[in-house]
Amino acid sequence: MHKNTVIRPFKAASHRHQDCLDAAIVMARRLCDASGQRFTRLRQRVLELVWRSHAPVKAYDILEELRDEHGAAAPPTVYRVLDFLRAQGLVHKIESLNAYVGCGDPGDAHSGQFLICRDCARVAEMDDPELRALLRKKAARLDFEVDGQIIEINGHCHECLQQKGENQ
Amino acid sequence: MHKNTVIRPFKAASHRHQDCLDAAIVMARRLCDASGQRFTRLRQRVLELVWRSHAPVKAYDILEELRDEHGAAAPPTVYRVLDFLRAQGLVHKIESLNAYVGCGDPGDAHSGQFLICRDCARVAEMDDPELRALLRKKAARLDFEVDGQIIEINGHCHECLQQKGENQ
DNA sequence: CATGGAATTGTTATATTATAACGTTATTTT
DNA sequence: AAAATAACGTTATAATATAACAATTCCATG
Repeated sequence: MHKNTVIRPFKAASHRHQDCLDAAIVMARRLCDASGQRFTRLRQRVLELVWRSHAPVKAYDILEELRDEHGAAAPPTVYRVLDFLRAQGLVHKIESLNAYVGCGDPGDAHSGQFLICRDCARVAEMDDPELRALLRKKAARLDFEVDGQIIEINGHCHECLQQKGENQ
Repeated sequence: MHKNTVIRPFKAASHRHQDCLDAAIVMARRLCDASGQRFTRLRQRVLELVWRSHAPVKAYDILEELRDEHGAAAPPTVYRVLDFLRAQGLVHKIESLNAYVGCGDPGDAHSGQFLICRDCARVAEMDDPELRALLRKKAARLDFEVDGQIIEINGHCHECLQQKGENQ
């Protein structure tokens, strides 16, 4: 029996993404209410844009969208909201891509472990206690006290591997 | 008995850094010779600048140095050389800092695991097979095939922790 | 040692990512 | 309703990185 450590799985290409989006918004509203933060229209809209797909989204892509629908929007508009969402644990930054993904399990603060498909760009998120423990242990050998981790794994997701198999 | 997985330890503040630098250059020259690459004066100079300390170095800091001593130098000068050095495994990029560190064990291609001290900014590098294996295993649960990892651990190094202790 | 091809470096311009600083508007509290 | 605070708008600029092409250097070979 092990705890499921998958926070955000790879979804089938055909899944009903609207459900992902709705869930993210509902959860975000609930969390903000609970912590006395304001989940404004702008913040909601940016979160929706981050959740537009399961691939990381760039700040300037969000900006462009906002401009189309909203007129007034400049880089600080986007970065401020992204900072807010990250502080609430609703969004993570993928450092190696300078891009942002929605968190699959906000509420519990964490900095997860990301699997990034080189083919379809989609991202899955884990938060694995064993991994964290092992890291901590290895770091301790160097007398290093861990207080944060950035783990971004590149590779190929199941769906893309299958497709490649078929194309032979 | 386990293999030592520490590729680049935290050195005492007082170590003879010239030795680190010399070793890095000798090793780099040897590797380039072996693989038929040219270890030009520019490349050597950039590598020396990356190894100026055990903290990550920014591309534009390197650029500034080059300009001081050399006149002609523009961003592509630096980025091209950094790309070359990274391709040879002589330098790693710390993605979360947009900065570069010398590799403690070039020769064996790898993308290590970095410990980054929040206080002194110094970086240690490990390349731990257990960690890699565990990551691979966890990723496999999601049918994900790993082919690269970025692991950057933030925290506090021994020396800085000690200093803080003393200041109480 | 001349020369042609390849690798390296120079040069100019520009793209991409992110923040500073300050003013305005909206929201909450009193 | 006034004051305090939080959110957002606006302008400017900083920081990081690449594209595209020209000039130079290096090296193998004739």
